[in-house]
Amino acid sequence: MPELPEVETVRRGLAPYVDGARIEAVTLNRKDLRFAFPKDFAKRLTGQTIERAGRRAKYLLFHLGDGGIWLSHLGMTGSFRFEDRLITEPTRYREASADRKHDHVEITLVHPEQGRMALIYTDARRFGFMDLYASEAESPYLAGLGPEPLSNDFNAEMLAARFAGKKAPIKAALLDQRVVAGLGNIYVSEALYRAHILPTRLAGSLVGKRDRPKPELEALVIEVRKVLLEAIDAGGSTLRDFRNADGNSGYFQHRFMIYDREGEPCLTPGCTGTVQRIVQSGRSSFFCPVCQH
DNA sequence: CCACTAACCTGTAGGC
DNA sequence: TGCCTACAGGTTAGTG
Repeated sequence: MPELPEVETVRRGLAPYVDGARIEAVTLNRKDLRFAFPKDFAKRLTGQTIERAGRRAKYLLFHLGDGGIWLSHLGMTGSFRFEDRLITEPTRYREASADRKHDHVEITLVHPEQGRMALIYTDARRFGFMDLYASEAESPYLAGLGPEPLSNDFNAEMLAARFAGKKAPIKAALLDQRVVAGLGNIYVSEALYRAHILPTRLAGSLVGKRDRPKPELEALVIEVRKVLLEAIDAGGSTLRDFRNADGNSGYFQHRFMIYDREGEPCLTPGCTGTVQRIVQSGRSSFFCPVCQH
């Protein structure tokens, strides 16, 4: 479930173990995920130090000792976990258990305080991908991204300028990573619900005279920020020990107010509505037809 | 440039 | 239990 809050939770879980760790060995169990791994991926990572686990939108960015960037996108089902073992015989481990069959990348890390551990990337659907760059500026994936929704660069004025005259539904506009980077299907539904805006509203309808944001667009910005911060907090509280956590690390089951609640009562106090589901640009949208306008 | 669809790939839930 | 369909948190390529 990796939208911005989940990726941030993964980053925070990884950081205590990978920041300052040396990459001792890298094993790829296949040549591609969504895309092929870059040439000499394992060789170029091996021997490097991870200085810091960072994040931009839904991308994990591991800053390397030589100034380079190891980029990882989790797609829909990607996750990292640690195991206290060497990866010298990964095949033997994979065969020992069926749930290892989607372990695609195995990395031995040596951390000055935490010692040696295996960092495993697993991804059933393989919509995730990894790449290596000499610098952030070099990544085409990062080049076109809009502002971070939790930064000051994301605000109602900027959205108004972008949305003026725009015919796309607000749902689609917020999913567009060039507009704002990090929102996904869940948190767009949640933010629109909280701001009482129907997902079918045209983006341009939230803009007033002289490209000024309408009050509901101001509310939307506030609710986007709030729902992301709450989700990050929930992830942080769920996250105990990333290294020793059983199962997948960093994902958490957050309580959603509207997402995936089709047919259930609206949770807005005093509202008598029932949650509806529609499909917009091929993806489910959830909303309350009574308190969203 | 814009908007929409199909595609990528595997797992799971629900109906019969 | 099996078989079938629909659907899943993301992004990109292709079409009109």
